[in-house]
Amino acid sequence: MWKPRGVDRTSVILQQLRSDGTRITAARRALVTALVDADGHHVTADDLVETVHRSIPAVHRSTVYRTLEALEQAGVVEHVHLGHGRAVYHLSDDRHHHLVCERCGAVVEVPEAVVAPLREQLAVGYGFVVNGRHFALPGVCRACAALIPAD
Amino acid sequence: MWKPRGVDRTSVILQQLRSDGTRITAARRALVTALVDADGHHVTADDLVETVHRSIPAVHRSTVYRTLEALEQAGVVEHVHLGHGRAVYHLSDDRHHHLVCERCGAVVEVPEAVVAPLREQLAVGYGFVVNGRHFALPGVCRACAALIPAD
DNA sequence: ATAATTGCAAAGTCTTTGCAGTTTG
DNA sequence: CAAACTGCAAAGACTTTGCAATTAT
Repeated sequence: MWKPRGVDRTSVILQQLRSDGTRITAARRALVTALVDADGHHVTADDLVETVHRSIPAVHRSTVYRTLEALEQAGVVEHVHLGHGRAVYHLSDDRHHHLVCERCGAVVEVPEAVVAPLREQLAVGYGFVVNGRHFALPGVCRACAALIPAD
Repeated sequence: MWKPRGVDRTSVILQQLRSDGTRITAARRALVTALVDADGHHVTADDLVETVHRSIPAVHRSTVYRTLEALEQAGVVEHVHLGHGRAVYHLSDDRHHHLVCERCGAVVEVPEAVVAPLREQLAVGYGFVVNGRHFALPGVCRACAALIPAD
């Protein structure tokens, strides 16, 4: 299976943005690169700011937020809330979900396929189309369950 | 677990708290009542503040937050984040989940049973115990799906 | 009595916004 | 060049915290 290199994917995305009329700036290039490099891992806006700063320290937090919003509107990026306020961002084509441990904060990633049956049942029974890309379920991870057997 | 008949739910909960060593105050009584009255509906901290104020206007927001924290520690209350920051609170024995429409904000409630199979699969396959009580899935509700067929 | 609880005000976190200057296409 | 984008600073939503006064047990 062929896996596109980070640079390739970045330019594909930038290309797509440009064709939408959005302008490509150094900040945006850096942010998209940061998202591509994150590659399926959950990153907060803060993480992204930090990463972007490694190449362009001048980029302001607000620019990151605004660009994320633009990317989201363009359908390139999505975000979920992993409890307690802060959101995590990811490219739209990373199809997996999050199990967030309420005790230690660990994040377990689960492929889409596992969730597909529930998705179908909700669609049929409730007319509700679960976000195809990404969501988070709270719970207790294996390690914590082992440490604290009963609640 | 025993379900109260003649005795109202509020006093049962307050009783339980008192036996935990927590002190019962007017503010706490009002808050528990507000939670009981919400009865399975999603309420934000703000909703609760407002409700509590209807009987005791003097109760401060911070008291509500602190009491909610205490109630959560006592296992009486839990909260979930329905996207974008604000959390919703509910009594721990209300077993249902939320489907939150990303377009109109509607919240569809789904009984635990629907989710049970996924829960089991995640437990077996990932050692992850999904929160037994409450979580939220983002998506698009029936009405919005009808309005905006394709994305 | 005495430790828990409260109100208040202030701070903290995460995110958004108005504006004037800069850059892209 | 015009429209889009940016940094900055300030505000906004939601929640937490330090403290002295109050209150339940």
